Amino acid sequence: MLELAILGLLKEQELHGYELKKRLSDTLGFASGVSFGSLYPALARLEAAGAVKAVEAKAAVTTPIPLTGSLSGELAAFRARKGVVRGSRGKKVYGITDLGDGLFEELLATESQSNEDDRLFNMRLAFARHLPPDARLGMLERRRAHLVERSVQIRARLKAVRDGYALSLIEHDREAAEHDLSWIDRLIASERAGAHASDPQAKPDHPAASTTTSTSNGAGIPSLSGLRPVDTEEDTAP
Amino acid sequence: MLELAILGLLKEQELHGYELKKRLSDTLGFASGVSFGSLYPALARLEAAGAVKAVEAKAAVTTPIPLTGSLSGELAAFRARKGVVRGSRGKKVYGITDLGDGLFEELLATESQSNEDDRLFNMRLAFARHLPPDARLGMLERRRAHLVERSVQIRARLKAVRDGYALSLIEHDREAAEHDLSWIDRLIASERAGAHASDPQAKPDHPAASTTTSTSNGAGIPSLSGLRPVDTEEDTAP
DNA sequence: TTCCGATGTATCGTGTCGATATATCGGAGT
DNA sequence: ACTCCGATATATCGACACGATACATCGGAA
Repeated sequence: MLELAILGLLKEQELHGYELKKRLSDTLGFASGVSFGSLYPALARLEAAGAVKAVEAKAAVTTPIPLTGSLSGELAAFRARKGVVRGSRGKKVYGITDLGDGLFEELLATESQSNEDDRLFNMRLAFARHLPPDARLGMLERRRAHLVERSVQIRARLKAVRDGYALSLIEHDREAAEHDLSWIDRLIASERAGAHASDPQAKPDHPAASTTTSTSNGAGIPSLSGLRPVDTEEDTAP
Repeated sequence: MLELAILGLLKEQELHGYELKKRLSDTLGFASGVSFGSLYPALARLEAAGAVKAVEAKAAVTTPIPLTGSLSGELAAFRARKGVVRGSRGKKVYGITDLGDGLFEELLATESQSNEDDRLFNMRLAFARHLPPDARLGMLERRRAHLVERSVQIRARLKAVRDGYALSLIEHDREAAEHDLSWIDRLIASERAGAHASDPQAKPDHPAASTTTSTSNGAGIPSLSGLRPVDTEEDTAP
C-alpha cells in the first residue's frame, strides 16, 4: 500500500527515506504517520522490483576521511568501506524509474475490490490528479457506494446495542459516515462541474469550487486551482 | 489489542470464536470487522496465558480433547482420525477465568501512552461501563487532549499543501477531528452531569447477564444534547 | 440423495508497527 | 577547542493484524 505513496512522491522529485517519511506524515492526510519499519522495507521491495533506484547523492562518497587519529572518524571510514555507496552523510536518495512509473499508474488505477480500505482511498485521492477525469469520477462513485453501504450497516447495528457507551460510539460512527458521504458528494459535484483539465501535466483551468455553500465549511472543495509545485525544489542540502 | 475486546465480551457470556467475531463486527463500532486471522491467534494467546479457557460445549463432549500442549503436529494427526470431538458441531466455547478478569481490568485501565490509537480508544470506550467514573473521565480527557493536538497538527499541514485533492483531503481530516472533538466534549459533559453512581439505567459493577430490558432507550448516555465544550485548561489559538 | 451455502476452527504469508541500534552532522555550552 | 546533545538518517527486530485459504460439519433445497 505504501508503494503507491512512495512512487507518487518520487514522481515529483527524488528523495531519501527520511524526507519521504516526513512528506508522508506531513503533506498527505494519513491518520498516523508511516513508520520506518514499513517505509524502509517498502523501499527495498520497490528497489528489488526495479521501480526505484538509488541515485547519486550530491556530495558523492568522495569525502576523504582524514585520518586525524579521531577514533570516530576511523570507525566511520572502516564502516564505509564495506557499505553501500551513499552520500556524504549516508543518505540514500531514490528516484523513480520508467518501470516504477508504470507501476504507479497501475496501482493508482487498480479497481480495489469492494474492500477499499479507507487509507487506500485517501492515498488514491491524494494522487488523483494523475488520473484521467473519468477514472477519477469512477473512483469517487465507487467510494460513495461503499460509504452508503457502510451507513446502512451502521444503522443496522444501532438497533442491536443496549449499552450507553457503545451506543454513543456507533451513533458517532454513523455521523462520521454521513459526513464522509456529504464530502464525497461535494467532490463528485466539483468533479462534474469543472471536471476536465488535469492530465498529469495539465494545469487546471479555473477554480470550480465556488458553488459549495451547503455546509458550514467554506473550503470543502479544493478549488482545483492547484498551484503546481513551483518548480523542482532544490534538493535538501546534501 | 483484540484481547481487551475478547475479554470484555466473554465477561458477559461464554462464546465461541465465530460468534465472537460476529459480535466484534456487529455490536462494537469497529471500522473493519476483525478477521479470523487475528481472532484465533488472540484467543490462543489468551488461553495460553490462562485468561480464558475452553468450556464444555452444550452438546456434551464425552471425550475431552487432550490438549496437553500438543502442537500442530499432534493436532493435525488428531484431527486426521476423523473423530475430533468438540461441541455438537466442533464448536469450542470459551469462558473467562478469574485471571482473565484481572487482565481485563488491567488492559482497560492502562494509561495508553500518548499514541492512543483510535481503535484502541473506541475499544476502551465500548467497555467504559466497567470503569469507575473517575477513570472514565480521565480517559475522556486524555482523549480530548490528544484530539486537540491532532487538530493543531492538521492545521499546520494545511499550509504546506498546494495540490487540490490533497488539500481537500486534509481539510476533511480537519473537520473530522473537530467533529470528534465536539463529540468527546459532549461525552465529558454528560459524564460530569449525570454519570456517577446514579446513572439512570444501570450501575454496572457487574455485567449481570440478566440486564435484559432497557434496550428501548439509549439509557447510558442519553442526553447528547448540544452542550458546549467543557472548560479544559488548554485551548489552542486559531 | 446430493449438493450447496452457512457455520466453524485453524494456519500461512505479507505488511505494518513500535522499539531499538547505529551513526553522522550542526550547533550550544563550556 | 572541546564535548555533549538533539536532529537527521538508515536499518532491523519481534509482535501481531489481516486477507486468503484449507478443512470440516451441519441444515436444508434440488
